[in-house]
Amino acid sequence: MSGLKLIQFLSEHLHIDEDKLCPFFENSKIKRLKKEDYLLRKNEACKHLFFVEKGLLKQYSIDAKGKEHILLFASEGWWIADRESLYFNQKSRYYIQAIEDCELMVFDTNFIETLSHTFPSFNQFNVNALHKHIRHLQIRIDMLLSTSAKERYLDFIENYPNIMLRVPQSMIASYLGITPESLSRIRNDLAKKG
Amino acid sequence: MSGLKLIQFLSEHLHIDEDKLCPFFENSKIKRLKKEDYLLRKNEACKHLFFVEKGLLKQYSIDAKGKEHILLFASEGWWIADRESLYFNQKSRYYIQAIEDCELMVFDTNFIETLSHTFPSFNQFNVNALHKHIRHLQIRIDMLLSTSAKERYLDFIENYPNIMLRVPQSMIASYLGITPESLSRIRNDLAKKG
DNA sequence: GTTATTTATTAACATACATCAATTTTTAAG
DNA sequence: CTTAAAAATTGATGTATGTTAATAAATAAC
Repeated sequence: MSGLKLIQFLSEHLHIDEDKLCPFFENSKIKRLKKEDYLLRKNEACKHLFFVEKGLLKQYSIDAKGKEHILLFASEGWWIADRESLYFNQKSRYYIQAIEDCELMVFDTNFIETLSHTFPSFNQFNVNALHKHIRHLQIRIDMLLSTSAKERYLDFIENYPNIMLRVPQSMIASYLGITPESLSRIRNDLAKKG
Repeated sequence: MSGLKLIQFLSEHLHIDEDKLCPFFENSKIKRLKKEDYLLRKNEACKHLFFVEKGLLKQYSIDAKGKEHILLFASEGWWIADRESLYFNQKSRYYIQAIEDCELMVFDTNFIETLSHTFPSFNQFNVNALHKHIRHLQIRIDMLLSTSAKERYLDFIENYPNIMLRVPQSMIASYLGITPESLSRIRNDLAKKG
């Protein structure tokens, strides 16, 4: 066995033996990042699709006042790229940066097509993953429109308990769309009132 | 020619003659909705994918206080469905309702696969559409995290001038995540200060 | 272990937006 | 055209969250 999470992940989801998948990844490149290294910066072109084998990254924008807004955390088992840049040949609006030391599998744009050729179920799997991503983004928009910061925080704890433990509170505040000070008050509040 | 926007739309994007596409849609059903009719209600299962030939719809949630939050407007040339419900067999979290009288083309879940079989480029087209949707949702999240209501309103005017003219102000407020009163004040403000 | 640096907390105050209620304007119905 | 209903505006007031700044706690560096 290869020891790659990606192969395990694909094997599981596509119901294909790891042995049959391995040859496809023999020449795949692994990119290693140190904590705080950038995978992508604003205005750069995103040339690859990455699979997170190890570590944790954040995708974020920086607004006119220099404030950081986290759109996404990506940990083991997640795909990450700026798809806008990757598939529409545009400069990225976002930064992608390592929060921990990372190991990423690196793929070209055509990777999905190539793999779909050999394993037709991979195409459907990929489409499915896109639908899941859309669902996730929709729910997030709905929460931003309809709930208070406190509710969003409670939701975050419930859905991403592992990320909670791995990132500083200020980043969670950024993800929730509030300041670190506000999050601190919310936590204080919850600690008192239960 | 069929007169269907969908065929024109696909012909254009897939570079396939309308004549070759027509046979595929001869038996397609058209669903007509009157203004304020529901296409889908919360907790129902979404069984179809719809293409908007005519009219305008909104996809929205209702929060604990009974307040409506619009996630999406869909007008001519847009696809609409609750994909969470359609592809993951779950009850919908959202309502989809006609804002104007509508004509919708109705498709089963397998429509995309079927069409991809005959026109392989359709699969790539569909994947591309999903990427565009993801881009759109990401940008909206970024705006909700990083900009004021006034900025979001100005952005909306710029990007959806036609929808501006077709829906009451209160729905735009809902889409922007603010109350109608706040939007009214923002407009008043902009009228004064330029 | 001590010091320096980063991160989180707390307080005082400011602001954007919400709420409630009254009024005006617009649209629809008879 | 007149009246009724819906939508938009405006004012007074409330609240959640932001800002600035100081302090405390946690983490990293030496």
